Amino acid sequence: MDWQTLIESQAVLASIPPELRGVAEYREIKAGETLFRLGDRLRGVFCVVAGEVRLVRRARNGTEIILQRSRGGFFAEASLYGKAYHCDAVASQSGAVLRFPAQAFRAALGTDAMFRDAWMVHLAHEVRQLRAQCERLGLKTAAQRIVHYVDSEGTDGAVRLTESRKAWAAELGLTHEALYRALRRLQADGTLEVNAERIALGHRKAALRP
Amino acid sequence: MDWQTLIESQAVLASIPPELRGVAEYREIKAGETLFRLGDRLRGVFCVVAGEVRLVRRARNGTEIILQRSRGGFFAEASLYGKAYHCDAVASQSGAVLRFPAQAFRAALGTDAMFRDAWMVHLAHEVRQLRAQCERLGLKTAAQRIVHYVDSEGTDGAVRLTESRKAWAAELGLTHEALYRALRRLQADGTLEVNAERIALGHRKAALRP
DNA sequence: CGTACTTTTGAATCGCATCAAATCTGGTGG
DNA sequence: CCACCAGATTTGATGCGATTCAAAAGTACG
Repeated sequence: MDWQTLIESQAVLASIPPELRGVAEYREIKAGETLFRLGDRLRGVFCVVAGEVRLVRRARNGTEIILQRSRGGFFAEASLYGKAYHCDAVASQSGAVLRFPAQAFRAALGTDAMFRDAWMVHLAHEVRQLRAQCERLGLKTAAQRIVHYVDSEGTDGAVRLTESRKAWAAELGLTHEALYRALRRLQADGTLEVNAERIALGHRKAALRP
Repeated sequence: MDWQTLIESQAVLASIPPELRGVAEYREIKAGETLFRLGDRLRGVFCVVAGEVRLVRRARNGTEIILQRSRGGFFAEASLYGKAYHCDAVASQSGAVLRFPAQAFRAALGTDAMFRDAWMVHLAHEVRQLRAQCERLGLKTAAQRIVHYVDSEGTDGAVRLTESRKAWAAELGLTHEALYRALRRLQADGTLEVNAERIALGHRKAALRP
């Protein structure tokens, strides 16, 4: 399938002006593949067209923290200005990405008002989401973080998990064991309803920290 | 002192075009004063001219997490597009802020290329900083978070704290007791050199998690 | 069908939160 | 100038919750 056609189907990409599309590099990625590493020289802004890409950083002891999870849309936005990437980008599902050279991207931002607006909305959304994650990671207990996640990432008190629980645990700053146990407890006391990938708030909104 | 003159002295503000300055509202703030609260309808983008403002969110149990600390420069950037503020803004030191109505701000972004560039650089920096904080909060021990802070916020392996240790603890997602104790231990084993508000990495870079 | 990974449970340990309290600090008003 | 107060700093004791290590069962995929 022609990737130019593929792009048309993605809402986020509708705003990209033709002259920028012309210089984009299309690339298919397999699960587990690394797009760039911390310290690599910048090669532009990326955009997920299919699959999922994660920005991660690893501590020396091996535990990794997921900074961003992209399923469709831009990532590595900060790279427009810096000199080197400040985290790793790894495909967690097979798919495809587009790479836009920084110079052309900046030029397009200067020329196309629609594109610029879409870009700024995207950045604002990114900031907002990161703030929510900081707030969540500031919570002390697993139960609090889980409920906060459902509250802020979900709609109508429920989320559909698009990732494994192990990955979710990393996103919540927990070990997977702690997540499993907390989920079980929350389900037992009626705070949460857990059905496979669907997690919903129960009626009994337990006082998590009286 | 005329605030228009005051602005000139701030690097961040040099890029603001005259027509936007004209509609800015200058406001002095006392320490402890609240600028806006979570849920308030948006009243534009703010900029710290003097003093310090913090964006915080409070959990039901009272513990608060500091989402952003602004000492000179914009904050509440995400507010350009949303409908309501998603956190509280509290002055932690007396000072002054400027408020820019969202409409005029967006107009200026569309007109002035220099201003636009500066704004995007600012947003990119914000994203980068938030990612660093997420990564830090993902670390499990107090020692790791402290060292990470000095590494990523400091220059040349040292930071000058501009806030109380209690506030620093909140930023690190710790209780102040845990911070004090961890600092003491790190100083004892030579990992850190602590002198009042100056915190530097020592020569002995202890393996924090072997 | 085998292999790699996730999911799940168990037991022991460690670090942080919590509660308590004493000291120190800067700032206010008498 | 000093007494006083609110807040920050510091230390101690205790308990809880998450990490860690270990291992079994389930599951997806070539």
